Amino acid sequence: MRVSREQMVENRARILQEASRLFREHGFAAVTVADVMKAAGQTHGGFYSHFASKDDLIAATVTQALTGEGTGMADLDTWTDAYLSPLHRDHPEQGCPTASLAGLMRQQAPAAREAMAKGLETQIARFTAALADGSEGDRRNEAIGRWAAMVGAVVLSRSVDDPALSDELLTATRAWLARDSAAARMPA
Amino acid sequence: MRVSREQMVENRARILQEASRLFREHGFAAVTVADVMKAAGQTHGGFYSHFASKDDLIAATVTQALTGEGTGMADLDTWTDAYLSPLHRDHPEQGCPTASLAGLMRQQAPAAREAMAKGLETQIARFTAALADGSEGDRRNEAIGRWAAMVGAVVLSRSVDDPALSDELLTATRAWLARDSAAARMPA
DNA sequence: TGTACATCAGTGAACGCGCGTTCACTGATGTAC
DNA sequence: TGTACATCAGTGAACGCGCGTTCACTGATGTAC
Repeated sequence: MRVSREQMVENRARILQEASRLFREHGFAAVTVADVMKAAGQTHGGFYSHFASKDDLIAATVTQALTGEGTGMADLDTWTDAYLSPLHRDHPEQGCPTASLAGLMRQQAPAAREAMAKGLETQIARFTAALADGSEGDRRNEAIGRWAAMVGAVVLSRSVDDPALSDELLTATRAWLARDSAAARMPA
Repeated sequence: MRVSREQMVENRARILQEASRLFREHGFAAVTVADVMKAAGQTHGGFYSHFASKDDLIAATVTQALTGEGTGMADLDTWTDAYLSPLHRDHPEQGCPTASLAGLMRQQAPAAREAMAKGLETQIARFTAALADGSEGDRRNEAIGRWAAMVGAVVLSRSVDDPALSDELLTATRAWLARDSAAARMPA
């Protein structure tokens, strides 16, 4: 039966929220429209009152997940350590959408890939702003390089079952990034 | 009809080769058993003479693609530049399997994930050996950190449609890695 | 404010399609004599 | 070396299942008077 306008807005938000969680955990292909709707407390038929298609939902989810409220990288080193932690690796459903979804974007529709580009641009800008020293260009390069290393390390650490190797990928990347920061902070 | 033993070995190799190419290009989910067999010049029913299931094929493909002949990283800087080139980004089907498949491994069966772990271990060992300076531990950390950055940069550059941003992800990571090498080569 | 009606968000059964897998069959290969 | 038979890699139709999407229906919401 029909629901109030406020209820509908709430329902749509709930669908997006559950989709974001499920997609980050299982990827786009393994999550069905019915899975998302069930998690959002509805039946699958109602999905098409909110989105034109599953692809449309994917694009909307990527937009929301990557362009939403800031991650708050108050202290860069603390944030880096948290990002490269086993806790983050083990909980993709609550973690950085870039780490869980970037590797899946190649086979997605254009709208979702555009949303990914916008989200990445936002993240790079934030990261660049959080860096202290160097010219604008150098800081942006460093932001991109560090971001690539962090995303890559989490992706790789999640791609293997071997716990020792998985842990090492995180700690080694953390150590390597820290050494690099220390060197960068030394006067030339 | 039955074929000779040599022919069968050849056919199996062909299936693996085409699967490797198709999986790197489109991912595991988007490639069907029929697609692979067609590319290998056979009909889909014969697939099960060679592999127990699609999952079995995926595991075999990952093993072969990541543990096969060395990539030959004669000169580290040259290899890094080639890895982070638009040519590599634009041809995943001929490129590094880690860059195209790592992001898809989370949802794969244990056998495939084990193959991924072995492949990664091999690559890290090779990379570590190619590094010149520092203690064994430092070199291994650096190999992992650099490898994570390279894989991450290629994954991110392939995840967006925006050509300028995609190019920048590669060049910035290249520049950042080069700056770091230069600094590392300076006497302490 | 109250009443009559139109709207449309949500329900749940059904549809159509594509996929992984199975199976009866074929005929060249491999083997036993 | 030659012959008779068993094997089994490959063929192509078929099966079963799950998925995205559609649709007739329901009944509370929103609106016109």
